[in-house]
Amino acid sequence: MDRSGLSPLVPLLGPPPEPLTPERADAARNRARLLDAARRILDQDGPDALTMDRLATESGVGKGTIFRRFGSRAGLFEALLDESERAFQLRFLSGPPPLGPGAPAVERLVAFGRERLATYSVVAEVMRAAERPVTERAAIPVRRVVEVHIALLVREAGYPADVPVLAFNLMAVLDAIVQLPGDEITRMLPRLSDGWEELVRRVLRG
Amino acid sequence: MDRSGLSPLVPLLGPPPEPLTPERADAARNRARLLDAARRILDQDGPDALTMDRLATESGVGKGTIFRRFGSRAGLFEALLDESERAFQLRFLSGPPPLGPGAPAVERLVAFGRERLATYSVVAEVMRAAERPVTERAAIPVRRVVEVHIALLVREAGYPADVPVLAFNLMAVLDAIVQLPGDEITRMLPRLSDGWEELVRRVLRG
DNA sequence: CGTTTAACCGGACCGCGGTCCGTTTATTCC
DNA sequence: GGAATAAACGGACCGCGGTCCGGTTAAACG
Repeated sequence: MDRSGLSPLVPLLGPPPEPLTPERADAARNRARLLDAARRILDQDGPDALTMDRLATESGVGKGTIFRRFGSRAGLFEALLDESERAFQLRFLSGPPPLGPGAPAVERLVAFGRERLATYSVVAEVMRAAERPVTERAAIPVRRVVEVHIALLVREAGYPADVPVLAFNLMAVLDAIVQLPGDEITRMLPRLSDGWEELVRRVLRG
Repeated sequence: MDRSGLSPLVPLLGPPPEPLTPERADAARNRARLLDAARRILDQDGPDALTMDRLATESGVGKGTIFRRFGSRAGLFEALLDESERAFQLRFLSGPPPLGPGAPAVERLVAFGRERLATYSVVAEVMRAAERPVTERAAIPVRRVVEVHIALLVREAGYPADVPVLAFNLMAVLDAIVQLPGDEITRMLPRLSDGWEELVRRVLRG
């Protein structure tokens, strides 16, 4: 939850909307400092070492400011993931097929899942750290976008039953990979990707 | 994680094994006190109000003792769920069909999912409170049991591709319901149940 | 019984995420 | 430039889950 005005992940396409009153210079500077310091700690010592107190100390920014900016520890991690998420959204919303428009719905769905699993497997550690209390998950903007996109493809593929429910269930399948321990993720990734394709084709075949 | 010797959920059938050295009388008494007090707080004020300090105070048992017994807050909630979990295991492992043995694999799987969704929807609040860090989830005994059972049925149904992966994915689908906000759960339960059946039949039909 | 021993007990203590509110400062308007 | 104002700031503070260790007590044995 970035309260500064650069709302993350929501706009679906293009750069985020400019805030009505532009961000103050010191605020922008501190945001940059925070993200830099966060990435440095993350690279050096991993997510567990990234405590809010340490981040405050090493970034030279007060603790209260961090929470004003990102709302929570989870919000900070989401901001860290924001850049790559936004790029991914662009690819499946307007990039070349089979991920983007132009390919048959089932093919797009297969490609989407494969890409997403691969992405998740790389950033799983950070995603785990970004985890919010389960109840809040549904409200995370990026998840809404993904769910809507899946639902669209499922409908386009002619699924005759409850489309939103299937989309919800397929999301759950794609999310599950992050709960694997770090070393198993790479090992299982090919099998999970094939399993996804098998699942999608079976569920959506006439 | 109950370290007392009454290991939960593992034995699959029948009562848990007796510990080599039986539990001391005071330990047993305190365990009962703790579970009683926990249930009372839970009923009165909900999971958020069940803090370890309050539980220590109201049960008259020291805080250190609570953690010796249950290992963590999540472990306490698992112990609270243990009784009904054990009953559920009995039903699908040796109860009457279609949940228990005797019915075709697909029918058993459909019944299993419906039952599990219904159960989850009732105890979702407690389950959320029992949530462990995602990485640890795979290690929870009850989850292993469920995964093995699903894998068994999937194989018996003649699924020709990667059976463990499909079992993993189906588990994720059944788990997803707990992330719905409390009021939506009851509303969505019928649709999710039908969605489960649809999914299973499509994936496992010849 | 009395002694021994090992398990049990409990509350002081720790580091964490998150909040609060008095202070500082960038920006705007005369 | 100087005054006014709203935003940004930051560190003291809180309650939480979890740990630690010296004191206590139940059980086993002669």
